Amino acid sequence: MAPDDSTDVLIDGLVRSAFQVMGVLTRIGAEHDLSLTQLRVLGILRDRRPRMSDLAAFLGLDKSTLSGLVDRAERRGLLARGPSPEDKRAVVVMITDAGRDLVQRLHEDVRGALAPATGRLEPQQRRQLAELLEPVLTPPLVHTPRPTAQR
Amino acid sequence: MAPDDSTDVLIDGLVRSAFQVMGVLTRIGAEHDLSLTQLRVLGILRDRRPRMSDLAAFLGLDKSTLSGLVDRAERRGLLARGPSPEDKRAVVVMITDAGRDLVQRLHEDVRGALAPATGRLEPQQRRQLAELLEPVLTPPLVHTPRPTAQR
DNA sequence: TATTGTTATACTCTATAACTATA
DNA sequence: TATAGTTATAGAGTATAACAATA
Repeated sequence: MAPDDSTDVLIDGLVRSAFQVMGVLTRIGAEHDLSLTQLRVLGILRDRRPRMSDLAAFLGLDKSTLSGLVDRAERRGLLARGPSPEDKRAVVVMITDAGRDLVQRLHEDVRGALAPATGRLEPQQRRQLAELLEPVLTPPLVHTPRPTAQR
Repeated sequence: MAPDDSTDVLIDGLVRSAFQVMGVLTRIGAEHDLSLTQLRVLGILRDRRPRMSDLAAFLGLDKSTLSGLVDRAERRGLLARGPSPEDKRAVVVMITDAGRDLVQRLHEDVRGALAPATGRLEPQQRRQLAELLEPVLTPPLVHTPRPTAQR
């Protein structure tokens, strides 16, 4: 694999951009006493109601890790556990109204924090950048979160 | 601030891309028993020999946190502490040969792991994507690591 | 007095192993 | 027997507070 320059430059940019975005997310999360993982959990739960094990697989975490994460968030009233109709062993996780409010505020904060950066591009360039990112993003590299188990 | 669509779409792409890249970095780090932060420390030390407090500021971490991070990495022989010539209170951190070897291997792994994603673009598109990212990346949003204190 | 770095302490995140209940 | 979830335990990452040494 001949290391071509365009790839190296792009990877460097993607990595730096990742650290930058993660820095923003970490800071904004911290301002609301939320870790990056908690942030992510709330974001995922915005439009899903997964079982513990599915959520763990989606996040690439062990189930025991998720127990603790959900415990703490539930104690703060941000999400709730409930029974699964079709499997008595399973527990589903859902966001609460308070959690939804918080995640909405967080989203606005992130938007505001990144605006100075994205604002350095013209609207047309923003669209183009988003378009160029699309192929890089599909399909996911790390986790393959199929709702239905199928291994 | 009228929420224009191009910004929202771009931010969504940047955040997703960040999680994807971080997932790759986390996985590859874990394969070598390195956390994301350790990975970052080694990367920074590749071409710098900062003092503890400067490195902490650069990473956005407390000095006490860095003490532990450096302890563990030093115990593994990846980096070393040394005295600062001009300030007897200060401690400088430097990467070792072993650390340099490891970071080199990690870099190749990251390149390999992201290749399938970046390979979905033509070389010309890769260059364009990297170019569009550049303004977004400059200057840093989160930390403003001035070598000399100036608050 | 202020700054640099370490240590003590506490909490979160994380995984592994052992366990209970259900499939 | 296998899977879903919890608990116990241990280690890493993180910050705050208190401290010693130096500026």
